[in-house]
Amino acid sequence: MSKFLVIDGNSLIHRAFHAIPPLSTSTGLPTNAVLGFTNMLLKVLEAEAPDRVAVAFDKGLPAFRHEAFTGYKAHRPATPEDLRPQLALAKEVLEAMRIQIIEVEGYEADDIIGTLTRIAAEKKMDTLVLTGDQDTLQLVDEYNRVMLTRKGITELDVYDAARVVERFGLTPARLTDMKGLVGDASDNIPGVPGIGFKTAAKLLQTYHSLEELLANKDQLPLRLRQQLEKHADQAVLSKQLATIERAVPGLDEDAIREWPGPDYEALLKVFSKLEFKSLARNIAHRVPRVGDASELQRLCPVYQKVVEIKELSRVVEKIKAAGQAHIAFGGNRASGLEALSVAVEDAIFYLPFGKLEPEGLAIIREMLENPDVTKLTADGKDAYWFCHLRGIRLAGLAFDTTVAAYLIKPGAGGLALEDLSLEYLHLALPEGGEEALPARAESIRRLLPFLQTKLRMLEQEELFSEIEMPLIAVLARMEIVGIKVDRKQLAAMSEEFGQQITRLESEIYAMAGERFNISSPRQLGNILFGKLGLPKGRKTKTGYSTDANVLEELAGEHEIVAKVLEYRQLVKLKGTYTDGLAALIDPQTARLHTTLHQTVTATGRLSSAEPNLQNIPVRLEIGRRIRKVFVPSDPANVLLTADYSQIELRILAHLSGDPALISAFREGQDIHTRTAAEVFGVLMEGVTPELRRRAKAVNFGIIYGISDFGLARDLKIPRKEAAEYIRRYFARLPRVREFIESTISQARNNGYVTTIRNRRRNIPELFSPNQTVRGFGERVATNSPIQGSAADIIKMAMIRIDRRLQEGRYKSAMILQVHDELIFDVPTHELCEVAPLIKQEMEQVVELGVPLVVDLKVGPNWYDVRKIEEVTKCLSYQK
DNA sequence: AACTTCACG
DNA sequence: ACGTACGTGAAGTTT
Repeated sequence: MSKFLVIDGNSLIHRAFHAIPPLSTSTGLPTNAVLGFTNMLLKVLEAEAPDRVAVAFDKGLPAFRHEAFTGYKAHRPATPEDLRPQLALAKEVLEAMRIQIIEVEGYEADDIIGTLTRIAAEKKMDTLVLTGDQDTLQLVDEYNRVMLTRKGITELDVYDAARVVERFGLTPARLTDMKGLVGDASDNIPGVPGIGFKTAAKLLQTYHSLEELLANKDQLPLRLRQQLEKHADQAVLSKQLATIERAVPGLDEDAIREWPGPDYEALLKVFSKLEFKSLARNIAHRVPRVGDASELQRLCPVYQKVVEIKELSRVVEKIKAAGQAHIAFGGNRASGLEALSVAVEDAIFYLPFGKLEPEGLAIIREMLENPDVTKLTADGKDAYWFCHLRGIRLAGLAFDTTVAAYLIKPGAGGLALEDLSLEYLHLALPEGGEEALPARAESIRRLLPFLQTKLRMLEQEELFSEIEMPLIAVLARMEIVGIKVDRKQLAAMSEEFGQQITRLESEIYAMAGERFNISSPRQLGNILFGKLGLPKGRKTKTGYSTDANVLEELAGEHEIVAKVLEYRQLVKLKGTYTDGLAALIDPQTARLHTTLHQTVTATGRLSSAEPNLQNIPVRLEIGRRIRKVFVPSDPANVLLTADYSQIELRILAHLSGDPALISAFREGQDIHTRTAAEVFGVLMEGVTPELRRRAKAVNFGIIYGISDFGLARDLKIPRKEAAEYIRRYFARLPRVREFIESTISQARNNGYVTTIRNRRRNIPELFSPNQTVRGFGERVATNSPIQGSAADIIKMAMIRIDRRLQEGRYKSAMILQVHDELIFDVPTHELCEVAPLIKQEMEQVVELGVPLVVDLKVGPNWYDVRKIEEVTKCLSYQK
């Protein structure tokens, strides 16, 4: 038995547009409606498995309705600007799905649907209509059911005749009579004034149809009768307007064709274009693959599996002769390198380690450690780890697809080789099996020219090969060295926090008069704002906010509030830090080995995960104590920290060329005090701590892309006052304002901003029709060159310091980066050499219009670090 | 998976 | 009239 699915394309895409928050591709093409449309289409196709499918669209003006009544749909707002281009995109998706699109000049989608369902019913075919338009329910009958979208697009209601009766008290066929009486404001259908849903339903239950009702209007109460008499023509016309046409010309059973299923290759291209990454991934395995003979044969017929030592030697010779190889590394961070696949010249080799050990390993090792053999990789940092776990020190990393793709489009994700193959090659990778690794090697080879050309076009070759590529091995070594933690002390702190939490819990329950989950914002809100009647503050999407800002306001209202704040703080410390860190101590090395992500952030910063060691508490004393557990790897060592002083404001001084900022830094003044003096019109000596605090907030605000609203909220002052601070700041530092304005205007012209080393961030938000989104784009344009240039600088310093520590054969190790700070594990006897080395490299790494200043601190753990003043003499530190 | 909260620069 | 400081990652709750 055939099953026919017919979809109202216009209705569905409008629904999707309003249900899905604005989305766009990196080039600014809006895609939210197509995404919602596609998701829903795929969901219904899977759930209903129809064998015939069609999608109807409106085309031209619905002529016969306009002729009948010129006001029809007159009040409809024009299609939003962001939606219009998406109709064509949805049609592209449908074409790739090989689903037929049906449009008839002068008819709306629902008329086409009405006609098709009539034809299908004549063939006794089961039909399902998918739409967001309730009026379509009039088409429901014994063969035809209608699925309506409900709240957004995530849920569907399926209506058969019984369900319609249950919901409206009328059979489907009578719904048009209802509309004739009630009208529809949204379509500008008038109906009969004074008759609403309730009255109409009652009347139609007795008289069945509008015509019958009009014929018997004498039996009605006077007022009703008068209304009907007066508006009878209008009611008949309204019914006519609401009635879906079921005989659109030119449609016949040929329109109800069998669906051949998607053209996955075409679909993948469309999804890549729209940057629908997870949809692309989901269908990827259905597309012809790199590993398939048909695809690989063109460049490289087959890969050769290498199991003999002799053969292996020949392969390695070939690699050395070529001087470079595309290498896919197989393995994981637990057991290390397991296999290699190498694409060299025209050939691809597969080298499984199991068959080649141990002599084979030695041969491969020599090649991998040889820096003159250039390695072209994907995820080179993982490769470094895999090799390390086999005792191999990988060298010669020269091109990495992940890093290259990141520079081209930072912060967007989708950098896995699978994603890049889809995006740039329109090819999917096989998911498992032996051919997976050779396919990866081949994919790297094919991607390389694309990525290289892009880097050249963006003038990022230097950033790539002088900063990001050398950084890979530096980061890998930092991760591998790891950081020692005092496990016992960590456990003791956890225990201490646990006891405090238990105590606070019972105190809070006692004050609340009941037990509840304090960690649930919803339950907490119910207690505070409901039971205890405290004043409600900001709203969130799901209820009233209970964040620290709100609670601090309420602290005077009820003693429970302070307890909750303290509870939150301790739960955070215990959960995320003491217990969270303990769980991630490597049993092999007894250290923490964070992952330093090089290709995550939109600005060029690193990020740290599992564990995140870039957010260890420091601002409040109780949390800061956590730093005591971070200790040197050896009792004979110390921890050394080196942080850039005010690096972002120095970069602002450099980029803007503002004389006040520049002189402040050249003269070594306290920058917040200087800003306070400028903004508040006092002498530096007259700046009180409070004024300095405010000026500091202004300085931060400038870097973040200031707004009076944000500054007012941060300082808890009236917005007017914040606006005045900003006005005075720009009056005294006019070049800063000029810098911000010219940066934003360049960003509008180019669509992107850049850093001092030509790192780039695209800002499609600047072109949004939405003012809020555009404002965000402007702040991003202001902040990214500053934050990103700081990232450039510390990355360059890391490379240089790593090089010097290697060349000098120091035992000292760089173990962490926290955006403007580097942390080292240093043997005490090296301190006097290494500390000045680090300071000098960091301060001299670039020449800006202002000096860079680095502060050094040393100590027996990360908490007890003390400033070294006389670093060159190295006097001040005694253990 | 989304949301809220909170730790850092 | 609305809603906004920039960049991250982790934990816990709720859906």
